[in-house]
Amino acid sequence: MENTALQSRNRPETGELFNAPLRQRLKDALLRRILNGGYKPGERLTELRIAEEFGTSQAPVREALRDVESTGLVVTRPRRGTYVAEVLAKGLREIYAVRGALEEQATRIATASGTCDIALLQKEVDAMREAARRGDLPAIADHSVAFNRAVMDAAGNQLLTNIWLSLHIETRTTITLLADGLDLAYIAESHQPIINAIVSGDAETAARVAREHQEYFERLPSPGA
Amino acid sequence: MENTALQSRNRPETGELFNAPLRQRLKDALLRRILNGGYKPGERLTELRIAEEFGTSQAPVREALRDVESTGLVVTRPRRGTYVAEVLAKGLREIYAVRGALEEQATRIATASGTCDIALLQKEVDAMREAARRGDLPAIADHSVAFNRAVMDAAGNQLLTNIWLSLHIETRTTITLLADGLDLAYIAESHQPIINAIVSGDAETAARVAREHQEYFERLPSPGA
DNA sequence: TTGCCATCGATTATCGATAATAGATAATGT
DNA sequence: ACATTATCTATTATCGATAATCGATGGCAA
Repeated sequence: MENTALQSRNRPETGELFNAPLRQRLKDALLRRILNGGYKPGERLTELRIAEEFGTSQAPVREALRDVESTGLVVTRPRRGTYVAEVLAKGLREIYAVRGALEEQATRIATASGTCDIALLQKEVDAMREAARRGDLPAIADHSVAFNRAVMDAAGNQLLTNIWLSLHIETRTTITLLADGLDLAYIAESHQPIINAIVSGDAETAARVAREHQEYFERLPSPGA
Repeated sequence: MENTALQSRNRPETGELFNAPLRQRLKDALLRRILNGGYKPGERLTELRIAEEFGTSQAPVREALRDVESTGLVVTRPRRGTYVAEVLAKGLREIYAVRGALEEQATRIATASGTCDIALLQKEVDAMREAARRGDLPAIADHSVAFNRAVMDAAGNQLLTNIWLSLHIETRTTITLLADGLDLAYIAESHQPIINAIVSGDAETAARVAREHQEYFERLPSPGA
């Protein structure tokens, strides 16, 4: 009946295991439902109901909800329950602001330490340009993530990377929500100045450019509002 | 025998409930043990053993460990177990880098939107100066946290605040301040330029000052090293 | 001896059930 | 009728037990 089965994502992406822990697959499934409207803003998410729906027990659902909570897309009041955030658009904008802060810092550190793989970054940007020409949104998203991931890795701060990763919901679904107002060519092109700044070795400039790049998404028209 | 009972913290601080969920008290207890050396770096944290030790069941311990994991002070490999981070010092420095990023962004947003309660900020700094004169470390820590909390709130980004809070600033601040060789007066005084920058309305300058202030702590010798 | 596979032990991941709690509802006294 | 308290209900928070999994260990064949 439901096609919401706890399949792992189709594209293994970063070498992800396809038999990930149940709670991770649940987290993905829940995020997907929230972001494409299966769960409406303000809707209550009852643990046992969800558990039954997915054919699991309550425990993994609890843990999954807690993970989702860390993205701010649901809010939990102790002993009261978990609800989908009233204003998804606000939540998404908040996510972009946080990502901006993290990527700015990562770019600063990576530039200062000179550990960036410039060739890799350039390869990703080129791939984005090509994807933009084809109008291939998922591909752009993938390469954009790869680009930023490379910068995060170069910064060498595991915590920074992990928090950043935990916010990366758009690789799964968000993109489709924002798809309307997106200028694909611009998105691809806007990564180039970041590379240039990193190459120049000016950490402060690089950091600023990285953040300003992120702010583009913060200003997008809100879909779920 | 053990004084590790799951008591809530003595000072209610931000109006915290004293009968918080078990997993939160467990998280605090675990963090405390890690940070003051009760658990050594690399030590394995077996869920059932901890559960028995605290007289609870496995479930709350799992959830608490997952929370602690988000600070990077423990690492979990699926189905392999949870271990205290090998290099706590590195973990602490990473936390400061992330805090710097978050507080920088918060300061930028708060300054631009002009929503800061300047009087409150000034009050906290004054309190810090007074505490510095008395050599009262915990008091300085408290007011420093309150200062930054006020800025985070003024930024109005709930996600930003939550992630910042999840790093357990208060615990860590106290720990760091316990380290030797700290110039209390300087710490108190170093907050003043942030206020001045915020008042000036120059968001970029304010953000930069806030980050640079944070970097002071990044360079400190860490206690668990 | 060396390499491979089956088995074992320890621990996590998950389950099904119970206890506890907040809010809603009904009952009671005034 | 109103306010106050007791009860009821839905749901979370926690528990104790089971299943699944990883790495280690030991046997066996080449």
